[in-house]
Amino acid sequence: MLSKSSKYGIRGVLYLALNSNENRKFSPTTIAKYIGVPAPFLAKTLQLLAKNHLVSSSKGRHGGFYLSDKNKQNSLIAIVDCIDGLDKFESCIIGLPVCSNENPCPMHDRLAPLRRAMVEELTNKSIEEFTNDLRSGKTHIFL
Amino acid sequence: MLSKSSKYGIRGVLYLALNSNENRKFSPTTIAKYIGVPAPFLAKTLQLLAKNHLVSSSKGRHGGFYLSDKNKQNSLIAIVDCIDGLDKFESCIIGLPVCSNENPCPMHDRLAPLRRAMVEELTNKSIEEFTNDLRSGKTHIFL
DNA sequence: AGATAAAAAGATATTTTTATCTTTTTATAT
DNA sequence: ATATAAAAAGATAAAAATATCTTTTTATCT
Repeated sequence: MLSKSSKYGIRGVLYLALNSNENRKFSPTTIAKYIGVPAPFLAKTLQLLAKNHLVSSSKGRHGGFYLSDKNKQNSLIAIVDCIDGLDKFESCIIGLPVCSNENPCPMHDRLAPLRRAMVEELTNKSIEEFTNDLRSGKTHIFL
Repeated sequence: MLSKSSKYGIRGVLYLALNSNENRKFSPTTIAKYIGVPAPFLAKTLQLLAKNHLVSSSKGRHGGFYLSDKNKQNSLIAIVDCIDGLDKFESCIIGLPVCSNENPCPMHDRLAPLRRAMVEELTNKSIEEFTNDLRSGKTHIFL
């Protein structure tokens, strides 16, 4: 449904949302250890997110990845969009080049609204907001 | 969201549901031409579906693929399950090994119901029923 | 200034998915 | 019986996703 890259990315971002700030940064190796994903692959993904200003990073000694307050206001859909793109949620479920409300495939009317709803759920809540449930122990991101 | 194999498979099955019966069979090449997918890849997929009794086939002269009346009573979820499996609809959206109503990831409560609904939409309607809308021109599966 | 520790960038390897091609088996028409 | 036309099975190839390793750049501490 999501690529591994997106899954790892989201988990990494949520980890940073919980634990990092401008003066508490983390290396991919450390993050990877906590969330249980391959470190160099996570590093690549974080680099991509950093290039697109969805996570922050600084080089050199005492550098690392972190989420600025501004980063924390983004939605998770921005992460998915950056890594996978949103095509899988928006293009025809059976791959027809033409599939719309006017000219639907057999599943369009039933599935398109559900996929739109999924995107909305990932859009309408900021990363910050997701951390509230994590802090209160209502949800988790660990193994 | 679905693999190409599943997309091609569903399109092929719907083509057969519309056009085939025990004495009107089709070669993968013919089907592929109509629905615009790579023929040898579609052939592999139809073979897999045939092995699992989701489509019918007969070898030899005047052989080919077709849908028996019984095949037409199946749901599309059976096709997806056979080709991709249902893991992508059932396992944690961010890949956590533990993610359930009791111990949910941050997105679980919002996304799991939508994914369940998607599976239901593909479960509650037979292939046959999907062809009605196709015949009446309400929906389409062509390019 | 030099040493160090970190991200960034680049190169390589592996696995999975997608795609194609070839050979074998099988049913049927002649 | 033989030729033929089809699926089935197997082998191979190409592309994409996943994973790892190496080198370069950069900031900061001493």
